[in-house]
Amino acid sequence: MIQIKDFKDNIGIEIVVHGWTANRRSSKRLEFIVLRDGSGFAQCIVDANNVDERTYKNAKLTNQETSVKITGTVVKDDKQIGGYELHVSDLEIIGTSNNYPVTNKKHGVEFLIDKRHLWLRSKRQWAIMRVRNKLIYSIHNFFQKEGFVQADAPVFTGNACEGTSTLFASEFYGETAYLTQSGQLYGEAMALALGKIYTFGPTFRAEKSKTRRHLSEFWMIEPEMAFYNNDMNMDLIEKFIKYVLKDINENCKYEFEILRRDTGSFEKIINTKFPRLTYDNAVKILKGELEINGKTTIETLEQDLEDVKRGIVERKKEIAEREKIIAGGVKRGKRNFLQNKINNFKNEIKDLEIKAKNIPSWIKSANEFEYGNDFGGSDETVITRMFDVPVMVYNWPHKIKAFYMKRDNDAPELAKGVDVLAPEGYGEIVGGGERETNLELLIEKIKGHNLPMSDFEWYLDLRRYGSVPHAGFGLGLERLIAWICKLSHIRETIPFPRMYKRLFP
RNA sequence: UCCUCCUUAGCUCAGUUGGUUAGAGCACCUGACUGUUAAUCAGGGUGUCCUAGGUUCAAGUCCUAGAGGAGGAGCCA
Repeated sequence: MIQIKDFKDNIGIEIVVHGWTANRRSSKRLEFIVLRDGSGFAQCIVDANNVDERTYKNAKLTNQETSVKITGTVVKDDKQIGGYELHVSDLEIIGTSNNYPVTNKKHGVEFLIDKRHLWLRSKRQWAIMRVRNKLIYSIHNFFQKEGFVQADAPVFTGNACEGTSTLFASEFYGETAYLTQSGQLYGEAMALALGKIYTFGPTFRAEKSKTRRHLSEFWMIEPEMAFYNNDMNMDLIEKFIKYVLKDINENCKYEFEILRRDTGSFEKIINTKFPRLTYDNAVKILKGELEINGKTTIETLEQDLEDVKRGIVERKKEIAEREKIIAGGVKRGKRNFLQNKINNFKNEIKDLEIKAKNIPSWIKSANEFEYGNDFGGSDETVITRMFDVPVMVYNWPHKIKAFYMKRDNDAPELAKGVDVLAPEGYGEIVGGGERETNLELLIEKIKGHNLPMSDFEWYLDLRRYGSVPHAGFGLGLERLIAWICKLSHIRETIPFPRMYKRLFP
């Protein structure tokens, strides 16, 4: 069976292809069917002069998402997306489709997410799922090449290690079990058995968050390396991000074209050393006390605000011009075209107005930031605004970090953690660090966090028997996809998102 | 848990200071057009205006409560 992706090897040959009609247009004796088969998209032409009556009639009967078996000759045509089209000689309908709900027009979020099982068929979602697939493959390739062993942590756990409020409880032979929110502790045990490991599995957080960057179920990659300190950890993170980005950039050109993702920034990220900021310096940058390329964050944001305001004025002008033309009276096609343009401008204005409202509050929040706190979402956006590449922030106040994070011997207030902040306002995509090896400090920390000591005895054994320096990090797959595809919401990065109050479909 | 906004046709949305019979585009059907890229052109009809209560001569529009949704805060990857 030939797939659309194989058309390039079958020019001039009559082949059979199975798929669905993504769209159909017609003129007097011609039917243009955009076929999708999962491997790609291709236009199929049914010419009434060249096919029997049954095939032409079938072609006219196809609607959006009718499944078909098409026989035809592959022809090169540079005008087509993908570069090839099919001249049909026979068309058979396999399954009909009437009133398909997810049309090629605009839909609202609620409707689309209710119809997620069908939404997945649309071109944009197809492209995202393919990027996701390539990214997963690339992640495995990287770690396997680096000598890591994939070793998975359990999904059911008895440890309530970071408070039960964010855990999903389940029943396990009469005991309460929780769905894992991190494989990290198990990762440490496995690293001490296998050297360098990575987990790759689903993670669950019962956070009642309704934001564009939260899922209740998401996939996390958690590498853990024996004999690594935090500097080595940061080197690995940087190498890792560059590797997958280069790979994706080379192998997903078609997908990025569909997503209209400008990949120009990837080249720079691949070839630039990521800035490594201590928490102290990150705070100074945030508060405008440290200049980057001769500018403070505050100056940069004020400039941004002016640009945004000017953008709004310009778009309002564009709208007014087009409304004047419509008021003067034009044909339907032209009017629709202009109206669509106007609607696009209106949406852009909406986004800009949100920005115009946000920027002053970002500046305020940045100014009022208190040393010792964790960065909020807007603070991360402000810091990353100053760079075109991912930024690493390390040496955090230990008080705001997890109990297992290694304290700095020279600066006891600090912990050797690292967060990687993605550019373009995508926030934290990686969190990690060196792990505490001092048994007494760990016990003290566990008590300090009011965690049940008995649940952690197995973990403390790792420090009792052949303890070594080790480090690792956690990467949220969906946040990485959202950034790479420049999506406005994380729900599009996973086939069936599980979010607060969203269990179906 | 808190704050802001939204809910009108299958879908996306208009609907003015409350005022006749609630509108448009798309989708769908018919017809026109030899190559279209969300094709275009002509025609065809559809509503518990989220629910309940209230104010009023009159409510899609105002008020109260509730349900559902979206964004954000907190928390986080």
